[in-house]
Amino acid sequence: MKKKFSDKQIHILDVAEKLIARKGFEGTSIRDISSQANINVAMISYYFGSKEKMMSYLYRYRVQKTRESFAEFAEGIKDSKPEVQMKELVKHVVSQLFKYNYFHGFVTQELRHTEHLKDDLLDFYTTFTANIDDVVKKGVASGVFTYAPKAEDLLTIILGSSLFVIRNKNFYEIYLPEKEEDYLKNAERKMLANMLVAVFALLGYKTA
Amino acid sequence: MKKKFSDKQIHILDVAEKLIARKGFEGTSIRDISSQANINVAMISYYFGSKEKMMSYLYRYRVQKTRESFAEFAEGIKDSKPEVQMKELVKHVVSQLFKYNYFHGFVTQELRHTEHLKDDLLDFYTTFTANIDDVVKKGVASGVFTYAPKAEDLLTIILGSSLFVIRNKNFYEIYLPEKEEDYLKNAERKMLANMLVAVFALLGYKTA
Amino acid sequence: MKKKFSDKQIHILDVAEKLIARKGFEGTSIRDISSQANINVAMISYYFGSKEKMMSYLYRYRVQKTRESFAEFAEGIKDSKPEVQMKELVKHVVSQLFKYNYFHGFVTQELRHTEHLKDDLLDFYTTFTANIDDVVKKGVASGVFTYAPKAEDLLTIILGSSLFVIRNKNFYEIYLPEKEEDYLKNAERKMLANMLVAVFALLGYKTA
Amino acid sequence: MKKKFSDKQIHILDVAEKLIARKGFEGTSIRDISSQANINVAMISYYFGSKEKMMSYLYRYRVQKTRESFAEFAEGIKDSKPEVQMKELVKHVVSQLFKYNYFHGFVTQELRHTEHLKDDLLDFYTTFTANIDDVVKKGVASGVFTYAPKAEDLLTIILGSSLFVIRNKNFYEIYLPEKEEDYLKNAERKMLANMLVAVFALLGYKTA
DNA sequence: GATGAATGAGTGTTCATTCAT
DNA sequence: AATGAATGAACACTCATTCAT
Repeated sequence: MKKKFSDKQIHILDVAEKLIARKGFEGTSIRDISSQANINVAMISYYFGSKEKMMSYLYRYRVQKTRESFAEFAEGIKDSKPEVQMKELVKHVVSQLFKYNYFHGFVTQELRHTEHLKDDLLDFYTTFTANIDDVVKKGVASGVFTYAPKAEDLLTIILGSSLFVIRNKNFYEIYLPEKEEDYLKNAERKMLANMLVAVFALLGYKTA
Repeated sequence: MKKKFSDKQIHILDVAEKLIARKGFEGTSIRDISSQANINVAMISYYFGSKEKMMSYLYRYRVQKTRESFAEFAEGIKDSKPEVQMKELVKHVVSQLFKYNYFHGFVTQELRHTEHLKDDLLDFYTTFTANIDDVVKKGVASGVFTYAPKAEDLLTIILGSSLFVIRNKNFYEIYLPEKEEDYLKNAERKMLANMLVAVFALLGYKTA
Repeated sequence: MKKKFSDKQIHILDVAEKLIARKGFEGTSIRDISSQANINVAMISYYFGSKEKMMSYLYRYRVQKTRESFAEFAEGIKDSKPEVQMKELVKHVVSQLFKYNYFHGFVTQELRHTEHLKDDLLDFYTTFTANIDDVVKKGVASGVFTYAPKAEDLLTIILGSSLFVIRNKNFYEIYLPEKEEDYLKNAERKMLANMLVAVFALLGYKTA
Repeated sequence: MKKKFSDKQIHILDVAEKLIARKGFEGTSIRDISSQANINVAMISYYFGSKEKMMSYLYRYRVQKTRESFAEFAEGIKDSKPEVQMKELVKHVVSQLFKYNYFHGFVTQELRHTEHLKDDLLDFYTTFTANIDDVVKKGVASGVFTYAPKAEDLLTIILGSSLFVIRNKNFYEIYLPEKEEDYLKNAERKMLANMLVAVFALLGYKTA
């Protein structure tokens, strides 16, 4: 959290993130990263200690960014009505997932490289579910929501479904209107609609 | 479909499947596999031609098994009422996912090793969604379901959420009643409940 | 010399000879040989003991054949005049070299596989040079040859030049009239002419 | 021509050259080379990219050296009489062949590793034959030579015979005066005499 | 602070050979 | 007599990392 990265380090992390998300951690060599980032092979060990440690920093870096982004978002909707808040929340989460799909693609893998990062990530998840819970409770209290599903269940559906769609192009593109265009863009649209319907159905949202 | 495997080959595939699901394809060496399976390193190349080809056979083998299992299941419930069919279907899918989690864990990874297997898998998905569609339509026709969500949207939620839960132990176990016990068993129970509620909410199932 | 080979063994040797001459001893695997010869991989070890021993047998087999062929040839010209004998001899040697180029291609490599074959080969060479010597002496005695070059020097030139041409297509084809046709055929013609001129020049042959 | 090698690289090439000439390309493992050269196995790939590419560099390196050596030699005799030039030329070529016999031993093998080197080598051969042609023509013009054999035929005899002698110790040593001593040294002496006689016989040199 | 050279460990694969049948 | 299954050793090569500068 406190660790500040230099521009070069951030550049390396950016490059590494994309490559790792595409080819996997083991499938990405530090030579791939260093040549793509136009730096010396030794730099990664030099800057981060090792490839594994670089992975840790990468997690931390992106988790931190995600938290900041979410905090800012939460601030922006704090005065809205619960149903609006929920809608925006779903939209925000889905759009972030699709935007940083390469990152989230490997966050969900077993966190074996990241003993101490786990806390950071779980901390974030906790903040996240707490926030959802608040919105749900407010909605139920105000009568716009009928049911109060658990935040972790809602989150599981949103995150799981989005990641599934991101990763399973072969399957999901069959059901998209125009296959030739950018897959992720089309997929996100259909995905978001699905999620909104599902979440509001689970909340028993009274439209009228 | 035609290819028959010997017991030894199946043993190797089983071992490989578990390791690959845990550590990834690149992260799993053929020496890992061969020592775990108590066979000679050369056997993998000998039996399957190469590590990559072994991966192909692994896919085929498991997809075939999954298809057979599903066909049998579908036959067993063909005379039930739509709401029962749907409930059983969700239960079947979730239980299969958790049972063969190590397999499904890597099915969703980019299918780069499997040019011609893609067809097999998509073929299966198509059968699958067609089956769901039938149940939904019958339910709507008979009046027990209010809405007719797309089969692929339902499937996305079920598969995505389940895989997410399987993969994100660190996150999901926080919300489980007894953490120390077998994670997957507990997770599956909570997960299934969540899915049933979500699916039936989306269908607008009339309880009374 | 005494060892008799079965038809199958001879078939294997024939196949092996061609492959080894083309790709080298180390470059030719027993799998190459066995698949080309439509036999089981184990057959080579089974029949010959090992790949190396097969090589020995191969040498012996071809040397023996070559000796037989030469003996027959020598018999056929024994009543001719020295200059005719010499001409025929050069023609015979060159044609044999080009015919069995794949064999002679590796005979000239270091004979490390063939401890006891060496004797066979040297024995043959001795017979060979003795034969040449006879012709030379007869020619000098009868006055058609002026000089009496050593048989081993003549032989060195004939064998060395022929093998060089066989092996150095890239170089020699530059000087051939029609490059597109069968290289060896063209090369042999030019080669033979060169050898005849050279040998008779060394002998100081009096044309008139 | 442009590529400069470090001392270590040259050391590796020297070691590789000797081993390859003795045991063939396939028969020489990079472990052989690296242990002989007291370097790490990985160095060969590191320095040259691969074993095959090392082979290419080896060719280039030696061909370049040979060309330079020949250019220097040609300069040194440019003012001599044709018969002296020819004699020196034969001596130069034979001595070079015997000196770098391990190299020339594999140059004459099929150039399958060296697509673009072929040009270098052929270029050299062309220069070479052109030079021989000049000497022959001058000699014929000045009347010391009677015939004008083709340069490639002379070259074939010189190169072929020398390489044959280098490679066929078992055969040629029979005819050497003192067998126990250094074979190549003795062989070269006899060889050179043979070549000089042969070449001048072909040229119809008038001793006067 | 930064890097090119170098390394040992590890990769997937192919090899000639053995052995039970 | 013949062979399919299996194996240990060796193969070329890539890896992340270290170290002298």
